[in-house]
Amino acid sequence: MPPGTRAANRSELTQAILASASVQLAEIGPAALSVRQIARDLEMASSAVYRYFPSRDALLTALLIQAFDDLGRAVEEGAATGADLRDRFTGAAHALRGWALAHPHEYALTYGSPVPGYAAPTETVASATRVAAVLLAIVRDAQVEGRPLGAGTRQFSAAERTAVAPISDFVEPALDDAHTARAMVVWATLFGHVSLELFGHMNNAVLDYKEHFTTVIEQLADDLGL
Amino acid sequence: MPPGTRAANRSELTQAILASASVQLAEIGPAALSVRQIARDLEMASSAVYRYFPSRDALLTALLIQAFDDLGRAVEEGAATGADLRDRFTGAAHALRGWALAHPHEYALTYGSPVPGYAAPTETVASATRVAAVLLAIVRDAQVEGRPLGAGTRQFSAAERTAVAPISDFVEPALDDAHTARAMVVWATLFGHVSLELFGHMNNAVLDYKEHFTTVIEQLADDLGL
DNA sequence: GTCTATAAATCGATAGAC
DNA sequence: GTCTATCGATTTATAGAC
Repeated sequence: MPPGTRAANRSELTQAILASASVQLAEIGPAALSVRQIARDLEMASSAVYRYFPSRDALLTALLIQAFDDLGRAVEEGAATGADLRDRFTGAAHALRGWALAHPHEYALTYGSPVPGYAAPTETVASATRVAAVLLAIVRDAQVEGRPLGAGTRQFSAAERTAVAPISDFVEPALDDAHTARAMVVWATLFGHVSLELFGHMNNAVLDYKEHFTTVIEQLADDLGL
Repeated sequence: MPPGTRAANRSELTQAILASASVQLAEIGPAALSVRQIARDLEMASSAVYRYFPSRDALLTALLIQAFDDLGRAVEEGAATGADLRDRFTGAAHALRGWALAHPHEYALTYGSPVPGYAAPTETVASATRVAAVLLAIVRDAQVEGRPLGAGTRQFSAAERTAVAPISDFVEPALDDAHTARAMVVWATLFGHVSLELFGHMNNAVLDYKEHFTTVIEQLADDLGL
């Protein structure tokens, strides 16, 4: 390819770089993501890539935001298919697990170990919050409907109430103690289950992951009173 | 140091290599673990390290087993400090979180994203199982004591009963459906919470992690009827 | 069992021509 | 905005002397 031929469409090439980076992410992981390898894939000079992403970290950030948004969209859509609160919850939960299984490396990038030497910048926060927003909205709606929780809940200490105030206040009207506590357990359980499954810690312990996940989220829905 | 001086104690040098590897693990992560860097730290030739560990992967396996055993021992000790079942549970849970906070990179190695290109061999299984064994023994004892669960539980489908049979049957006497279901939720919640906290997903959402973790595990203990 | 030397690669980032 | 060329490093693993 003669020099200068490529310039046709900047955003097209930006997407091609990201696509190649995604492939690498799957093959060698985020820590080994290589600008030069991307350049080889796309048959361009490594220095040219730097015109699109000023550094390797900027590329990682773009991948991270893309993954968070893709997951957020999937979970939002999963919740939207539900006719009632319970279906919204189970729809969101299955969408979370389904996306993670379909995109294991993107899941590892977002919810797995931090990449050594890389700190996610604040531009990622908006995308990272989308899943929690879906779950909290469902719990908020359950509270507004006045459904009784299906499991006992603790009285919060003043310290605990302060500690999780940002969660309670994330939605309007704010969550009461009991719903906040259940929401936090649900949050941790869902990601805990998906991580344990995806990272191989349920091998030989659970024989049918989908069946088991379904049971777990039905039970969480019961606990939430959905 | 003149050649050949070092041979004094093989197991001592093996330990020194592992210690240096641990430092690297913390600084650059498991994916970038470098045999040569270890050799530089210990002021020995890189080729000499291969007399102790035949490959980089063997070194990773040793680190992984060490981490699982260290965590397993910590959780076993945390459980042992408890006078009753509830204290055994909260002791184990706090020990899990405490160890993870004290050894974030070892936690990432064991429960974070898989290391690209590395598959843990079966020799790691025995060490990896210790934490689950502690938790399941507590739930088994609760069942044996006949304590009522503090939250409603689902009837298992036949498929679900089969899916989690290895868990139910891990202890003697085997767990019934309700205790198995609660044990699985507890397992996922504990690791989910620790991972979300340690990997930074609770930033700006939870302001006091220890207070919140305490609330969560007290609630899990309630649900278990402890 | 430690050493030197080596093979055959890899990398991020930049300078400067066009 | 793409290129070539370069800097100054890095790596796993092996061969063979001692």
